[in-house]
Amino acid sequence: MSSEVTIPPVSKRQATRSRILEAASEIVQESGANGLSLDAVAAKAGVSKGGLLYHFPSKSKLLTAAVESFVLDYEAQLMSCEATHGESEHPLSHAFLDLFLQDCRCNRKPPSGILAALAEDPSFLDPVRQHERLILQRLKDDLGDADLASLIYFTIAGLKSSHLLDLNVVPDEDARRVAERLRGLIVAKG
Amino acid sequence: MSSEVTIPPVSKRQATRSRILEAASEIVQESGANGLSLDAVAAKAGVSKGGLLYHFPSKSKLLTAAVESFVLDYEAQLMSCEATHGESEHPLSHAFLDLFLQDCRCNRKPPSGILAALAEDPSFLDPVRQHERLILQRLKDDLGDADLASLIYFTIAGLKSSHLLDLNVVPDEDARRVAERLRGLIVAKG
DNA sequence: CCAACTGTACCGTCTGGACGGTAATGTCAA
DNA sequence: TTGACATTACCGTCCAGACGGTACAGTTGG
Repeated sequence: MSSEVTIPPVSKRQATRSRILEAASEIVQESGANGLSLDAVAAKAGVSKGGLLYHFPSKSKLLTAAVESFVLDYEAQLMSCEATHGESEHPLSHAFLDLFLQDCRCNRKPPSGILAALAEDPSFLDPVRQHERLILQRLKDDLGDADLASLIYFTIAGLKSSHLLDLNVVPDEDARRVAERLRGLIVAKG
Repeated sequence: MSSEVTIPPVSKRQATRSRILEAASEIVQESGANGLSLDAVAAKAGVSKGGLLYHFPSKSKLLTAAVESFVLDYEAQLMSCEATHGESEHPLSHAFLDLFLQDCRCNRKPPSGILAALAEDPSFLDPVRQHERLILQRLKDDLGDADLASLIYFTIAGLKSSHLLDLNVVPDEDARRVAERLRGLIVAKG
């Protein structure tokens, strides 16, 4: 039979690709974007350089894929969170906060591939720019209050950037308190 | 006699150094941190490579200086803004917002040297980490409301990160609206 | 005089990526 | 059933060029 029950429909190809992407992200976290050489990625991912280039035929392709997978993953998770708020008011805004809190709780690593892409060429971030603009617009629509949406969006953006740049300004617990306070603003709005 | 070595604040030395630092920042903005080679910086700053290495004997020193000058400049400007709020309540918090708005209005370029330092080695950002933690603590002390201080700090951090990463999520005008709304929260607190 | 450069030549290392293999797993016609 | 070929998923080596940095002799404004 050709149809399996395996929930993760991950082909070997996809498995290796995500292993490589994750390895790249770890290298950037540990050594900075300049430490992201193809050799380093290959070594960390446990493939040869040739194998790496088989999956990502150039460094640009690797970075493009990293950015794309970040945007796609985020969007999928946001949709998934939104689905749990089916009938309530402002489902997207709640989902937006849920997702942040979820990332906090399970100590999600920052999307360091973004930093590597930015270091290589700022235009790699175009999909992120587009996506972020859209997110803010959707939050505004969801809340019917552009100012509140902006406040929520940028506060979370601040918390995320602190994580991305590893600034460690506050412990995770404090970040969660801030996010919960934002939720209070949504609820108060009604 | 005249053993004072550090008195002249605007020596030719300092002028060239800041021209170099600014050139570096521009390169990072335009081409990403990977484009920041010593040759490129020298060319952009209008000095020879030898001249560049005369001022910054290694790339590390250049990046260290970029980070340091960012922290020092910010701190000086924040103090200057705070001085204008001498007798009012929560002078630091107002100054914090003033400074952000000021940067918005005069289209201040993002501190891209920070990105280059991060790309080279994340530990270069240690002075920034320390400084940011201190700023948040001072905001908390100034407001006597840790939650509000965190909200203000991270919202501004979000706006700044959007600028730093050149995400262009909102036009400057909207950023100003958000900041002014935060000021409303300070005033309401009394 | 000397700080503040310029200019040129050079060196060792690293890096992206091209390239030529290879082994395992299909696919399919006879 | 089998032999022939195709595709997938890699491996390991080599190389041209870029880069950080050194060295050093010369120049110029103050």
